[in-house]
Amino acid sequence: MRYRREDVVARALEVLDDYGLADLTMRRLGTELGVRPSALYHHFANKQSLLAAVADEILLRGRHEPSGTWDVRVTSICTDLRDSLLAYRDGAEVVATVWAFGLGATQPHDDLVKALADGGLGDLAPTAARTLLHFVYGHAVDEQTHLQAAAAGAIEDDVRDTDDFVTGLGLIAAGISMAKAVREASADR
Amino acid sequence: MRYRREDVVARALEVLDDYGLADLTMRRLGTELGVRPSALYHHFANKQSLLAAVADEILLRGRHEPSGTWDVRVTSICTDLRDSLLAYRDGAEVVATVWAFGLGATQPHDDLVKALADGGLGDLAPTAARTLLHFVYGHAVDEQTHLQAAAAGAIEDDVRDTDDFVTGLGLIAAGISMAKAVREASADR
DNA sequence: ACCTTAACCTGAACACCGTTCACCTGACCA
DNA sequence: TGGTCAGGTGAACGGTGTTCAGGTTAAGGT
Repeated sequence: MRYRREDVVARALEVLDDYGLADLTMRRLGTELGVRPSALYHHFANKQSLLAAVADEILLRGRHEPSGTWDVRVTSICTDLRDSLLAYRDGAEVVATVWAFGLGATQPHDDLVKALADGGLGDLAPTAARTLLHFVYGHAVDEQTHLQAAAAGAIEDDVRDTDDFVTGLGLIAAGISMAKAVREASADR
Repeated sequence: MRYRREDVVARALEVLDDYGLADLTMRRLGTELGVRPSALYHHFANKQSLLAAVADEILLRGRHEPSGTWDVRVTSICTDLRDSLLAYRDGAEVVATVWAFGLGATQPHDDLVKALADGGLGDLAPTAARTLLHFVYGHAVDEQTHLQAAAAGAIEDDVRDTDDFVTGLGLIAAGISMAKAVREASADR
């Protein structure tokens, strides 16, 4: 059996979802494909590149084209992103890491900056976009970690409100619209 | 030479600051102490426990007792935390990871929840605290990653505003005071 | 002063990990 | 028919965290 790059990515995503990031090793993935680990280096320069491709695939599969007014777009980009991250085991950690290292996963950031710029946030848009991203990534990693810890029986079920994410997101969104108001008030001095 | 737990932590912190998290291995730390790696397992059950102790030490060294009105307390907890994280190489990643896995580094969270509760945020305090933490950790990890990438010559200097952190923090703080206002308005219905 | 106890450490191994490199194989195309 | 090249092999290299039976040393009570 011979594989193409995308076949390897798809298989890696399955291994990730079934066994978790710690078990997504080059050897394990090779075995899963019936291939020696060294064969994978024909498709990817190193493991980081593989993970970057996996992260992009996760985002691609859950992507919805943003639409609507800028503020509902910002909200839906964030909630869709969260859904994408939680759709696969350790998805949040993979995407957050790839993004942090600047190896990919730029789509959500680009979408957010665009929506915020359309909203008239001006040069505040990049900062606001990163603030939102840090929240979404942090919250999703947190939730996924606790979810797995609970599944492993390490800790008792978390009684945290299920709409904790929405509440936190609302907090930041409120701050953003306030900043927008201040910006516009100082514009017509 | 024989060591106590705290000696090992102190040495680990030096290795971390000098060579980075990737080079903070049990073997490396053992060599630095003139001891076999297996000796370290007399002081710590595993590497994660070691890192948890290191994280707590980082926070302890940079800690300022919070004081003042609740809102300036919230701000100073966050900026002090950021300073602590950036005071050691890879400090942000270490502390954020330890916190995410629930192995320690709970001090900032506890301080924030207390300050927010004093501010009358009620049952919104835990959510607000985590939102702030996600931002601080995310921002610090981000900054530290780019800092090292720039130092290694991988990318050009980042022209991002130095007060990007303050701006982002202000965004969330504004959202929190707005939520507080809404809460109090609905209280006297 | 002796002896026990517990803390600390050694040495060697185990089972993994990512990565490299010279070489082989089979399909496709000129 | 022969060349090219994407894809894969096999073996190795240097590293990782961790375990464990046993040795050593400092401290403290009798």
